[in-house]
Amino acid sequence: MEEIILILKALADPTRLEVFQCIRGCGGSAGYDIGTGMCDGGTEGGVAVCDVKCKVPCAPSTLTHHLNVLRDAGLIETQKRGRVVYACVRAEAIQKIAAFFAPETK
Amino acid sequence: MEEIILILKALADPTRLEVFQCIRGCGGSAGYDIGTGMCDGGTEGGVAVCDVKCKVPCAPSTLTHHLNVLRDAGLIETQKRGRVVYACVRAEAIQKIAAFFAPETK
DNA sequence: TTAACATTTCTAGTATTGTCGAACTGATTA
DNA sequence: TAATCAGTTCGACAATACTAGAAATGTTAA
Repeated sequence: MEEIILILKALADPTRLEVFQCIRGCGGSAGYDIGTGMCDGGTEGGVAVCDVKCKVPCAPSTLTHHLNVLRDAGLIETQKRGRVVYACVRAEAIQKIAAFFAPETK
Repeated sequence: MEEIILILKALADPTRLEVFQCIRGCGGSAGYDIGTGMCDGGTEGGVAVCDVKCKVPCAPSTLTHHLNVLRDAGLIETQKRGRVVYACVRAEAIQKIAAFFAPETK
């Protein structure tokens, strides 16, 4: 339950949800469109944080903060390659929160 | 998306989630047990707010506030009968948030 | 080696929010 | 009618959280 709260809190902020959707909606690092939620095909290994920053208007330090919250909630994983950090969604977290809301499960 | 944020915000508070689970977990007005999340069979028409108050330790004004937040998010409906207010979950809200997290839908 | 880039850490300010007490309204009971 | 019960409204306080600027770290390019 503690875990559910963490996930809900992490996603309950508009900016952070946008960041999450950006990471979730696009496996690659280019072509993601917030309006449609679509992207033109992703590369492997997650979304580059610098690309998220282009889509979500906020200070770098703010973005780092939001990514930390999402990571602490178990919603994303990050990986550094060179000077770029790539982020991707943790499927287990999605499954957990989906199960919480699924009418047949609960 | 605005609606999703409202729902997430409403449930992202421990006390409020407990209130929600209490209403959700028990269609009736008696026998709900927070520990197990079970109840001994519900009566029709939702859960009495006074019974929720017995299970969730907080001031009456606090409970009213939380119920308002849940109602504004579309998560519950309330109905006054006599001097007792009954609350029940809105299935549409659950479906909406469930769809948001369901891996096949999004 | 120097410069530019991506990201983080630290700090601080502002805004939001959870909580409650006191007073009040409406409904039931004695 | 008076008293009690279920909730609400209002106001205030403390805690949390979002945000960003400045400075620092590590990496790549010139």
